[in-house]
Amino acid sequence: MQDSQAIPEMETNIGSIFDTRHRAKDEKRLAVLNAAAKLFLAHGFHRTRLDDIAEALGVTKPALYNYFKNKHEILFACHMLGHDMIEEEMSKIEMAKGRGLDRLKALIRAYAYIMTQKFGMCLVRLDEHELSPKQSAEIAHCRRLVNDRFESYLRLAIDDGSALPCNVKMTTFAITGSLNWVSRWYRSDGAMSSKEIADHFAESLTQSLSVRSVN
Amino acid sequence: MQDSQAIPEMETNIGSIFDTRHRAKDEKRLAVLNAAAKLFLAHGFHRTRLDDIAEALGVTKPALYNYFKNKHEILFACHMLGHDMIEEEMSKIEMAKGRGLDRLKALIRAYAYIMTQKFGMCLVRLDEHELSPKQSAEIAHCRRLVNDRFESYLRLAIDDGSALPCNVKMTTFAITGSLNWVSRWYRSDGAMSSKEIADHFAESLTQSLSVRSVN
Amino acid sequence: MQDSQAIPEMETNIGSIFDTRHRAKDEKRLAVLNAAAKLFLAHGFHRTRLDDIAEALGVTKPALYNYFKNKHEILFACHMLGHDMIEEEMSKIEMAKGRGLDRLKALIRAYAYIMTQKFGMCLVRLDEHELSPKQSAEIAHCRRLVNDRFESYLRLAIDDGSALPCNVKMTTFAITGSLNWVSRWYRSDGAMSSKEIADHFAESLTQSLSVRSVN
Amino acid sequence: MQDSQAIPEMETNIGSIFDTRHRAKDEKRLAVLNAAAKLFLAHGFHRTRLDDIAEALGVTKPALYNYFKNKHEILFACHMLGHDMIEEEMSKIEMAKGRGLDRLKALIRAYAYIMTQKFGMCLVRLDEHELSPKQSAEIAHCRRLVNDRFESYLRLAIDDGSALPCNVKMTTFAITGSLNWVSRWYRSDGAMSSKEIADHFAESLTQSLSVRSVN
DNA sequence: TATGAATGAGACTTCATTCAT
DNA sequence: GATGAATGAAGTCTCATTCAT
Repeated sequence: MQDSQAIPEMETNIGSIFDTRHRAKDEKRLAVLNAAAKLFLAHGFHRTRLDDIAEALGVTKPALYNYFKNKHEILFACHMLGHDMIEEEMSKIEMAKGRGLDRLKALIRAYAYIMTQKFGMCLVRLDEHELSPKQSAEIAHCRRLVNDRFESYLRLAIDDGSALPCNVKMTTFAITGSLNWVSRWYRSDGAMSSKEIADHFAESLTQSLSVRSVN
Repeated sequence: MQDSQAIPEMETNIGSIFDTRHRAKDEKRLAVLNAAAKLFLAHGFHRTRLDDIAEALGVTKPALYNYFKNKHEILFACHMLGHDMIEEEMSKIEMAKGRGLDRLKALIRAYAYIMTQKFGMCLVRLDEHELSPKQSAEIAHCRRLVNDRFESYLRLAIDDGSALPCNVKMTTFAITGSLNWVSRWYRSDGAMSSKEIADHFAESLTQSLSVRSVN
Repeated sequence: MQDSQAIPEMETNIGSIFDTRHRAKDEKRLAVLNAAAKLFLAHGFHRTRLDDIAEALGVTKPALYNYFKNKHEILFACHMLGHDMIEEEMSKIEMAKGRGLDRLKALIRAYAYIMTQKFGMCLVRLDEHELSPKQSAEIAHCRRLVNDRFESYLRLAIDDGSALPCNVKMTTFAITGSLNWVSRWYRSDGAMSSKEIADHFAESLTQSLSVRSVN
Repeated sequence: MQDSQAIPEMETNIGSIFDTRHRAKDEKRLAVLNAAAKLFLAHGFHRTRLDDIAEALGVTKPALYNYFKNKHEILFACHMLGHDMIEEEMSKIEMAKGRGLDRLKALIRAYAYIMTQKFGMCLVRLDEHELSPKQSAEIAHCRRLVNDRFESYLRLAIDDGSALPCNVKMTTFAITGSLNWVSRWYRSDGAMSSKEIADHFAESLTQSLSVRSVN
């Protein structure tokens, strides 16, 4: 997760991407998404006009159509970028072997971190109703995969004894709820950094799974 | 919480409310909100036209303007109804004395339950960007009050020894995250009823606060 | 003209007219027109809603329909009331015999005065395009009658030597222009009273007709 | 005034302005105003829909928003164009020195002429209540400037002996009333041309100022 | 590839008018 | 005669999208 900045932060030079005529199309696509995600998160999907996105990029509206079929595709791409981040982390964790609880902990850490990143936030905070049925279904599918991964690690942890038995579905919901909610309260200028938050949740949420009641 | 149906479910007879010309204005306002909330949750604020709401009520669009100044006021009222539910429960809990952890448990139970109810869901699932700055501020204020209540009960629990010390802010975020997330995955036809979910979270989320690590 | 208040000023008790159930219908009609004219002049025909008129009368909107078929009828009635005032004065003047110039002077005085009165102002200041073709035609007919009267008195004055020859049509336009314009600049709290203005114009506008160039 | 057609009459080719996609934006703005003014004068501001204006230009409604923020701005621009015409003439006259009465005469001539032109008519005939408070204030300011100019020339004329003493304010009102009224009765197919009307009023209205009573 | 201009479609809102009481 | 409630009919404005250059 430490290198989870697979998707680079382009804030500093979003505007300049379009300056040079000859740039990889993908690079420009990404610049659009960065600008769009930021605006979507700040003002919502509907209150963000294509003009706003274009302006943020120093381009005019129709130029965007060279990179995306329509506004909804941009929204979808934001979602997918968020999921790509998650999936990348998930496959890393999947490859690193270990006890169930350790893997769950790693997943929590990675996921929490992503929830502090623009595209991760998009997954939770943007209005899903704007996606087409097909897109919606794809996103739902992704979500389910992630949820399943949480569940399977938790089950694994219970099986290998690294966690105490519990209602897996509900516990997973509790954990993912806590994590998704990060995207709602995290502030980059807050008391804790992304990494600290991630570490904190990795610890605290797994600890409660491996403990015994006092009283 | 057992009687938290302060706001009655009118699904069964929404349509009929507007049948009779003379009827308590408040009753009709509520019928509008019930219809609106349901549609907002199902299709999002923007994809719900006033015509849709009117149609659901067996009325024409302009009739809605007898009850609300504009579409955004409807959205705001939905939010406020959700908050009213929370506040009502909070004041009940505040009056019933008890250990910190018990009060926190009661709050969790009540809040989780509300998250399975239409207007409670509105608080989490509807696009807040559609509110006016003033409305937005009011909602934010309400949210903060609730958050503060969670924190204060947790602090109380730690102080009176019913809970182990912890990072109060983060733990509160974890708890409220789990609870708010309920509004996203709850299905009325799911395996667990609202009440069961509420009870489950009341137990599991407080248990982890009063326990000692095994290993 | 001193008794030209044929149409009484009801400002002081407009609201009270509707208090008593049993009042002559005409009296109430007039109260509506008084309120309407005042509002029309203040905010224009379109920006005045029937609700505004009703409110000014302490009644509700549908009540107005007992007195007028629709909003345009109210406007038309305001116009007609203005014309009634003019016609009443015109017939008085017609009966009082005298030199052409004297009769013209009397007409100017009367007309100028009416232009400082609510219903007189309506003739000049309200948007005529809101009238139906039929109503419009009737108003135009009235206007023409008035214009003709001005012209005929002027012609008479030239014929009987009380005025010097001139382009009758243009001179009439000049005079009626000056007079109609009064309705645009007159302020009841201005330096000159209605009567003073009327007297002044009666003198000054006729004087210029009976004079000889100096140089 | 002889070249007061600073604002060209585009009637003949209004429709064609929008034929070619690329054309000076100002030119199109003006075409919009020409079409709008004509319709406003013919049917009133309210009865003229944006669709009507667009149709007159061979464009669709939203296209108009490329040139004006909203319908009221169009109205305001019509007013301003009228005032621009007046101001241009006023500054020409101001520069040409001469006796007070001569300057007044020139002003009358110019103003009367403008009152026969579309945008001049707008100043008198369109419903001023549709302007925003700010716009209204600006127009009022302009009007006052013009009125002041009339007054100052008249005062000058009295001072330099080219006119006889009189009540300046009232006389100015009389003159401007006569002139403004032109916009109400002038017909382009009438007996007198714009120029003839202007010349006539320039003579007749000033003559009466410099004469002595016969009787 | 990028743009200025134009458009189609739609949504909110307003309000005169009517209806049932 | 008066009212509360509802409606039909518009009209303005917005904006994603397309076209022509």
